[in-house]
Amino acid sequence: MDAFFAAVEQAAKPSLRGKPVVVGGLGNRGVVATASYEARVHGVHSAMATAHARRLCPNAAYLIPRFGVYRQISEIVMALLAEVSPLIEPLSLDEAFVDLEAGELAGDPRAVAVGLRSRIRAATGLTASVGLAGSKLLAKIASEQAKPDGLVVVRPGSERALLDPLPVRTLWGVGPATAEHLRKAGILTVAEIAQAGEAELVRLLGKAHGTSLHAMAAGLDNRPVVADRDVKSISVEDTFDSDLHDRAHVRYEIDRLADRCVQRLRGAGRSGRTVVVKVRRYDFSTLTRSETLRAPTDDLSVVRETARRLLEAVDTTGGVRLLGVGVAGLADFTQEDLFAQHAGAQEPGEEIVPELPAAPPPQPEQVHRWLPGQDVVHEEFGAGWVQGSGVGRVTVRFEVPSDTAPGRVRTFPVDDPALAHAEPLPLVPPGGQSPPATSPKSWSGGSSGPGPERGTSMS
DNA sequence: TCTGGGGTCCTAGGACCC
DNA sequence: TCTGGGGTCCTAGGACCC
Repeated sequence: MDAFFAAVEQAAKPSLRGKPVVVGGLGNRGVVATASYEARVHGVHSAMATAHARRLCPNAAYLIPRFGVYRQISEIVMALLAEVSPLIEPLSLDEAFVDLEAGELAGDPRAVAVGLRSRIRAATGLTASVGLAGSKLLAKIASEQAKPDGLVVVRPGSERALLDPLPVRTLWGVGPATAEHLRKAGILTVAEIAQAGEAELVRLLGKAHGTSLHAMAAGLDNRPVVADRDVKSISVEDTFDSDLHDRAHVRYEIDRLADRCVQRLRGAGRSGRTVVVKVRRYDFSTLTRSETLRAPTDDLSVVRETARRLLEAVDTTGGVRLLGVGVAGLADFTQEDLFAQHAGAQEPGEEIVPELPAAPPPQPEQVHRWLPGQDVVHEEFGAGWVQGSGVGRVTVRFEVPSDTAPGRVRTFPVDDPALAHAEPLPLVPPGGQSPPATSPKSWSGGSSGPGPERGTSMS
């Protein structure tokens, strides 16, 4: 999917279509998750500090991510992929490998890709790009070259010609550190990796990385598409708006993270043996401490106590920027053996951890937190979204996905009882299918098809 | 410009075992 | 006194991806 999060927001919020949109963390330490193409023109890109993006593109709309909506659309898209072949491997919410050989190939592959792109467009109103090639490596590179809203086919035999001139960073697995290693050895392009020879690459980068990189540079990649990859760990982490200095506050936050982690663990019906605590200090130095229990657990008190014990071994003087709690070594079943769990968690002679957290009260929380991008509903004006808030006021734009023109803006007191948070509206009404798009964003409001009327899309 | 959150995979050393 | 050779598990850190 092209600029997925930002594209979803533009589809959901008519006033943002054709305008710069940045989705990401909005706090003082937030980073950009996705920038729309209109924002990229100004130099805004993923992983950039949002504060930096605001300087580059002050007129963009800055919105928090709405993962629930992205997940819904992702499911629709993945289902369309599954119609083409039973063998699909999602990489993230907005990207997947599809093994066409595993399906019944109706017609030529290009026609399959063309059909897929138009069905995705019809079902979601969003554009997708497709790379079609004989390996994962080349399909991925092709799909990037196809963006936005395109299709690139790599014909058999043309692989080397495509790869050779590309910078090493194009290859999957070559990040800043590896690129720097290679640069120091005078290797800048994929062709130069291939020429360097396997022995030299292994010497530079280690066995696994060197071997696979050499093969990829030669266009050799026989990795299979793997469906239903097993989850191997579950973790949660928080970066704080300002560093934590109070040790009791740090303990309190670790408890909360352990709770959230166990919630997700249990939600997934899993249990795990290894508890991991992550600490990022004021200077960005990051360390992890882990402990492997005798048996897998999904017990809150066991995870909590293990996490607390691990935290005790970490020096936090100077301040804590981030804390995380994770569980790895996941088991396929939920372990019920409480005796084994507690035996594993409390070795004799171990420091006794207090049963209850010495919890300092968290920062006084606002009654209402209106964040830009959130869905709201007003008793009189209907559905809309938060444009911004401050000094006791919140500004809302009243518009819904099916609108073809920007909606009206109104401002309310933050505690206005007529204003409430709301469920997101679907981009395309349930059961409805937009007419085939003739121009970008013209998917709604057509007279053919079950036209998405304002009333029905809200029901 | 000062750096998110959720993951995966690899390396390396030490413990431990046969 | 003169140092085996694996294999597996655990821990910590780092690179990378979206």
